[in-house]
Amino acid sequence: MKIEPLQPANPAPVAPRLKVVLVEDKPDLRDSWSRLINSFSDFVCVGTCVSGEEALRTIPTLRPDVVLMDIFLPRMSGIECTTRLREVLPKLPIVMLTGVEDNELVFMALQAGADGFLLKHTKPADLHLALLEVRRGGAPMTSEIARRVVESFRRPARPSEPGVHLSVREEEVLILLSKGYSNKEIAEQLSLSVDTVGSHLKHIYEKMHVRSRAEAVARYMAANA
Amino acid sequence: MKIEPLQPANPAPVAPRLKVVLVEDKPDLRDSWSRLINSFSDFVCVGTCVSGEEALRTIPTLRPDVVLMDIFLPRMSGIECTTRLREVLPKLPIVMLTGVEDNELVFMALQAGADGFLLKHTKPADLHLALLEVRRGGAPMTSEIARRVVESFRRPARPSEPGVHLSVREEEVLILLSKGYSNKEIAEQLSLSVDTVGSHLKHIYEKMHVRSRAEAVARYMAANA
DNA sequence: GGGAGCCTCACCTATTTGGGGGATGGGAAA
DNA sequence: TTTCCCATCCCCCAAATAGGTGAGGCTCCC
Repeated sequence: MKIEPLQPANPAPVAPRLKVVLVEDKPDLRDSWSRLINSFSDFVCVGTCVSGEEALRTIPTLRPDVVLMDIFLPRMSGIECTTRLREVLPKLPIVMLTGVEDNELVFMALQAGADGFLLKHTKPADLHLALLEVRRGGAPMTSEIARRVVESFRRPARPSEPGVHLSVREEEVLILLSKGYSNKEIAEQLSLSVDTVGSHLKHIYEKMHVRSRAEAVARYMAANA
Repeated sequence: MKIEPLQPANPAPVAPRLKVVLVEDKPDLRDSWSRLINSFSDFVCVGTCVSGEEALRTIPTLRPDVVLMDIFLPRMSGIECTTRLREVLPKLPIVMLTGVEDNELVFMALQAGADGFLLKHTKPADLHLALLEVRRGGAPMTSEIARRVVESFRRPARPSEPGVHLSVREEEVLILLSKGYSNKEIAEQLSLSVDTVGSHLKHIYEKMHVRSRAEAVARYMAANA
């Protein structure tokens, strides 16, 4: 592993360059990407790792602002490495580098804690855009991946309990209720008056045959796990 | 959630303008947005709806390529309308228009089938970018929302929170609590005074960092699913 | 156009809850 | 021994909640 020297105290007006660490086992890719990153005036590659093991050792001490992680690494995969890094650095943005947009791998990486995806044949300008997107707190990825991620939230219509037919509004209230919100907080979330929330709750209780919010939450969580 | 380059220019023979339908109850917003859309050379606003009900009637016949949907509509919310539209037109891209980035609403909209989000005070250029992103099969949204969506995929990875060590008695109370019992009922079940139950609850809340029984139940049910 | 169902809001009251003090004893740990 | 935690119980009080009644407005359906 090679640590690039930090640039010696840039003149005042320059914003500090964001520190990037690259985890990539192939030497040629490692070199070309780190060079590319250093060519950006607002980012600097402060280190490269050839393996997941090395990444776990060095990244916590390097404290980078972003990690670029190859999804395929020998022995410990980039996904496994991401999982372990997450345990130590929950807030560290990790962007996966992938050759192809494999559906399974993408979602495994997301579960592991990845914040974005970059194709390996990404053009320099797009790499820069992705890094900027990360800096803004975003999640850089291709359109296709983004759409698939969003679609994975689709609720295929849920029959749940056949007996209780709650109206849409009532269900919204129930969802917020089951997150532990008070009537006042629910009212704020839905832009309603507290009395209206109370009114919905009365109907919910009646339909669910319960007598308290805790009971409603218990039933809802049990049926809808 | 966008990173790929914008395609430079349309090929010579003008591509057909993509049809957009706008669902928005406020007349002034409706007018200005539809005018804005029509000002783009590659998009055309083929219809506007003042309500979710109208949207459900007209959109299936208009067959637009994109729908811009106000998330807050009178009577039928944009979320509800999205749910119903999805049943009829599963592939139709629906972009929600929202005033603020309300966490709850965003996720409810995603579950309902939304493909993206636009803030109402979006600049014309950004609206155009969003429409282009939709056309490319992407999911336009702000960086913050994208990150939150991605983070929601995180696997808890921890079996239960080790931080909360409840005593045996406290756990018993919590179990009964999560069945929806009131303090009085819990006291009867455990042959205690109501005050003792209340005392246990205070400690439980403190240890779990919650402020209500509903919140405690929600947490307990979520952790022990 | 009438009725059913929702959504919204209001006002009322009784009860429950949340949270703040305590006190007492017992057992475990230091 | 002293100190801690646990379990039990008590009082108090502000806030939240449960439940009732009612009412206006809006859709949808017949």
